[in-house]
Amino acid sequence: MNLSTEEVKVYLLKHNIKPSYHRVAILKHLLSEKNHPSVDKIYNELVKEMPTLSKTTVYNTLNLFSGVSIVRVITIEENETRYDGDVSDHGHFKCEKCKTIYDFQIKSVDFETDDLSSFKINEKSVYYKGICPKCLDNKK
Amino acid sequence: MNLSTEEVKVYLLKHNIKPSYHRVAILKHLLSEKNHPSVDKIYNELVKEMPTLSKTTVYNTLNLFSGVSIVRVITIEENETRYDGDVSDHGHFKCEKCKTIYDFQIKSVDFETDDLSSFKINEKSVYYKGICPKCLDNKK
DNA sequence: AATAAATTTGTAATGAATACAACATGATAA
DNA sequence: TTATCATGTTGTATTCATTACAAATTTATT
Repeated sequence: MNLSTEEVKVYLLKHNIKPSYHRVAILKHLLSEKNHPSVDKIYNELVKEMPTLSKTTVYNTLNLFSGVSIVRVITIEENETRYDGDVSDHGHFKCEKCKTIYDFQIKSVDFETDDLSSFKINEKSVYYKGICPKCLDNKK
Repeated sequence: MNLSTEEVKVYLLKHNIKPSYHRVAILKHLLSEKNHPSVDKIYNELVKEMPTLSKTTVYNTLNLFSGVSIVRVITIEENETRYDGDVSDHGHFKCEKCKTIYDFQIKSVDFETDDLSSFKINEKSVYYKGICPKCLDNKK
């Protein structure tokens, strides 16, 4: 998804977040980026254009965003958190070889039996791990 | 599941792991424990009975076990890894209030559409977050 | 018993994430 | 405009889970 700066601002305001320069830049980046970046990756990309950017700001901003569910926190990687600007229902597949995280569509969102009938469900995550086709080919 | 020491030994040998005293103790603990403990929790429980136990040993052993899939790694908690001796297919629900992790049955294991038809899938995880019934009651 | 191999231990190092105080920016009122 | 206050940003220090690694211990083998 590629929104204009103006659209991103409106989107943030809709969630009661002041659209500061940095916040707009970080959200725009996440919406255009498909590779589920880590804080480090986001920082290293954006610091090129915004030399004064601090890594703490990236952390603060992502926590702010995930708090109002406009970004998705992915904990499929055991050592560092990844982020996804696509908050629609979908699963994540992590290749254990090349570490790439792929999106995949899921048939239905209602996995659970009635074990959770009296639970309030706020968030659902589906994580797969294995080997992606590229790495399967390279093995041969 | 509550296996005898002898049964646990056989179970480990079946996976080509030498059943040392510590390994048997850690696996027995995980099989009897239903609360998806962290390394810290396992260590603090077992060090009571085995004063010479080192936390590094717990880490080493759990990595060994997860490598041969006799324990399940749960990364639903963002700061620390949890472990589950129950490797059957089931989902995990984490209460955002009391941090308890509940098990729940899932209807079917085949969530994915054919997006992943050429992927080799080794592991599937389903994580839910929300509020558990106990904490919902306490709010009132 | 002697030697080799595997296991365990404890400390040091790594690195992601947070705490926090100083600083900068933006909004509001006189 | 200028002063005042609130909000956002920065950078450094700290925390803490996890790993690296070498020494010490235990177990297996000749």
